[in-house]
Amino acid sequence: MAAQRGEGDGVVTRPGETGTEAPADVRERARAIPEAAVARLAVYLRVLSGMVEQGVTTISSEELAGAAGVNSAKLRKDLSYIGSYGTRGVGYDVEVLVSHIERILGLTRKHSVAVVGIGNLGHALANYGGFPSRGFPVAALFDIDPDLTGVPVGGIPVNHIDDITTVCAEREVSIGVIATPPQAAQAVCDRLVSAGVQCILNFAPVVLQVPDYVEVRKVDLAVEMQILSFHVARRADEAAGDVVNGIGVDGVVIRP
Amino acid sequence: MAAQRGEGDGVVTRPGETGTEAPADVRERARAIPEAAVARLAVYLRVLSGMVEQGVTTISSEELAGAAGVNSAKLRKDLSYIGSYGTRGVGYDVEVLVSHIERILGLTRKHSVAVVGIGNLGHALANYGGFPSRGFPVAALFDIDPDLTGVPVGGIPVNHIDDITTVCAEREVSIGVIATPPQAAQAVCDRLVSAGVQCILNFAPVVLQVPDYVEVRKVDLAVEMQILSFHVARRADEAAGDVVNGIGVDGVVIRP
DNA sequence: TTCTGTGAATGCGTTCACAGCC
DNA sequence: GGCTGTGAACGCATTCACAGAA
Repeated sequence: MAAQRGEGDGVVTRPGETGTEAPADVRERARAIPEAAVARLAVYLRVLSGMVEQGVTTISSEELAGAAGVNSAKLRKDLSYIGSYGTRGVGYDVEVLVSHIERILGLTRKHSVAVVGIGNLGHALANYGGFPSRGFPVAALFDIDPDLTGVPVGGIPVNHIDDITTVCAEREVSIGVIATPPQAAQAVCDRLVSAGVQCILNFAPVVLQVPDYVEVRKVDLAVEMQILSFHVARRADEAAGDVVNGIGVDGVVIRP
Repeated sequence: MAAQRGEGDGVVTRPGETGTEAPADVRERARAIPEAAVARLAVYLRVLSGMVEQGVTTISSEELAGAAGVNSAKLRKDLSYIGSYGTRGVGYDVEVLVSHIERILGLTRKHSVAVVGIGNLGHALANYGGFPSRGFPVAALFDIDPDLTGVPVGGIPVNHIDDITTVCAEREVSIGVIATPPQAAQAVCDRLVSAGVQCILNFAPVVLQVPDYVEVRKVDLAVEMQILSFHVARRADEAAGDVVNGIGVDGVVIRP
């Protein structure tokens, strides 16, 4: 399989296409895109951005799919949700695709981010270069520790969490990132919500209770580890159990 | 995610192979649990652990579902995948449930973890208390920076990435965590794989190419943010566009 | 009666396979 | 010939709804 060396972050070149609001047909489409496809579009976008930097101008569904780790039928289906921007017999124009995906993902607007909880993870997030360069400027940091208040992290001074509501409203934060200990997460979440934040990325291992109109995405390390653990166990069991179809041996199981 | 599930096969399970391994019926079940359910089981487990600490001994599907943020039918279905451990008319015994979920998730074994890339995120991971306490001892740390080599982080000395293969094999690492910059990720991944690591948690924004028998889970901050961005955009569009069903107004859109 | 456990029905996402255009 | 775009088929996951145990 062609090992496209996927470049990571990079400046997204956005041709023309200034801050227009979405026209009716885009609006229509966005409604219909499956959640799973949205996640993949973001991946395609990154791969494509890497292509732009390498000077690639055209790409086939097969190539792009390979680089993104999906099969080509799925890729074409995903792209078809956002419109028909390919050329039969040829492939897709990389820049065209980039700009359309960006538009669908709403990346033509800036989305200010607030990070709450400036521990190890919060530091990592505040310093994460991938955010600002991709249209997600970190506009505010919060922590409960008064000693941190005012100290700049990644160039932004830390505020006290008591000020979440006012500061977030002031700076028009649209995405809140919760990187606090679990005990604090729900309270922080409530404050974010009352500041008008409608999208939350939650790193705390808690199930947040929010109003219906708030979108929460969870990143749960323990859960990820446990899913992996499950697979380890399943494999060990399969190996220990009977050989079913064409299964390898000596610890390395082939074909689940 | 490359794992395909094999389909209907008359799997013959043999009793009593290696003594400490899961018994035949557990093995049988594990094979059949949908991936999505596995992720939720991990969540139920955490909620239940909290219950144990609070001294709760029995819980109904309704309560547990509420605490885990799912509906009760789904919860019961998920639990049914691992067996029938409830009491009709009463509910589930919390401790019984905990131990069965732990068994299914393979948490009765230790899974040694190696973290590669000791930047901000790597530090956060190395210090993350949730790992060791839940059966995921961090057994090794790696970085490319020679200045870091030998320096202990979270109590564990950092090794140079050139030693990944030997050290991981030595310490029987079963889960590798990649927290490097994107450019380094694939090379690191290859080394982990050649050290026998079959499960990888990848924080680098790259699509890793791995053999089929390796399980990769990806945590991609940029993708998460972009999914949220999509929702912000969709909402703004809905608000700007027509009122479709029973959608609220004045900036607060109801029903995602 | 209460609440679990589960077949059956439904919905969603993925894959297939080919029509349509270059 | 090559490659996209997409209806149709398929399989997996969720939800329904009720039978059955305490």
